[in-house]
Amino acid sequence: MKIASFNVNGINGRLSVLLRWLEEARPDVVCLQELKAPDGRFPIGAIAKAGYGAIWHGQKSWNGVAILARGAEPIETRRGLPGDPEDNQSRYIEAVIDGTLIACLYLPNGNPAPGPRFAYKMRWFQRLTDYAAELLALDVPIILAGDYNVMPTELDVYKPERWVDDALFRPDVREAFRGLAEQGWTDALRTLHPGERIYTFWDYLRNAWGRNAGLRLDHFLLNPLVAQRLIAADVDRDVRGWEKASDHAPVWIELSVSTKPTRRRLRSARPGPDRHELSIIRS
DNA sequence: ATGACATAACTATTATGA
Repeated sequence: MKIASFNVNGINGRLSVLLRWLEEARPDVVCLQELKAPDGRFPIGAIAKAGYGAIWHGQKSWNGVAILARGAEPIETRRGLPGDPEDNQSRYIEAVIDGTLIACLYLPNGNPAPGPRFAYKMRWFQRLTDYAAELLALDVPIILAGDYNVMPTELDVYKPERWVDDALFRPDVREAFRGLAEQGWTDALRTLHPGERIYTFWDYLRNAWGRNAGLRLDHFLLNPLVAQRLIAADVDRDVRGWEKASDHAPVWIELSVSTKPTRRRLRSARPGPDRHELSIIRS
């Protein structure tokens, strides 16, 4: 099972790139960020024609997230991160696909820092951390995938000293990512490629792609049930060099075939009635 | 420090991104 995450930077402006990549990479599940389109402008026709079912949470001009499933309809379990009813930015959507809970997230950028935008980023991070702790208590496979807008370590930045005051790399932001991961989540790319420079984003400016001046911003966090099935993980770097490319490249993980969860496991994993709709994975 | 690119939107200029 291959699961990918791709910040498309405008799903309509980037549709040809997305469709070409879907055909070449054939991921089973795709988490998309930065749709930059309201719900009514999501290109469901073209995506369905490519063989994917989809759920999405759009927004005019900015943000927007979606989950695609090849030959299947994702079963939506949540849209919007809990913890702030005032937050109306489309940055979180969640579904169950083939028994696995998939969270697709787009963490706020936070620049300039300090300031209100940075405060929003840190609040969002805390809400994600609180909610992730709840998810970890569930005994089902869980993947938190998306654009975290954080480079976790110096290995994830082409020139760390240039970024220390930036909202993507400040020590407090790195600390927030570390705190989340240390709940018990496995950083898939880093675990399979320790010590390696890995980038998932290259700025359009200053020939960043040509100079390989990249950042690793897109991450997969896996709960233990998924981590034990992790076979491969990588970045489809070539896509960044295509015509009309997003500034992010797709990232993906490959999992070994899931053994069907037992009835016993599902029974103990079932959440409270109004807390989550995970009971739908009983089938 | 600035600007260089690119997106979507009240198509001309602005807000946003990272």
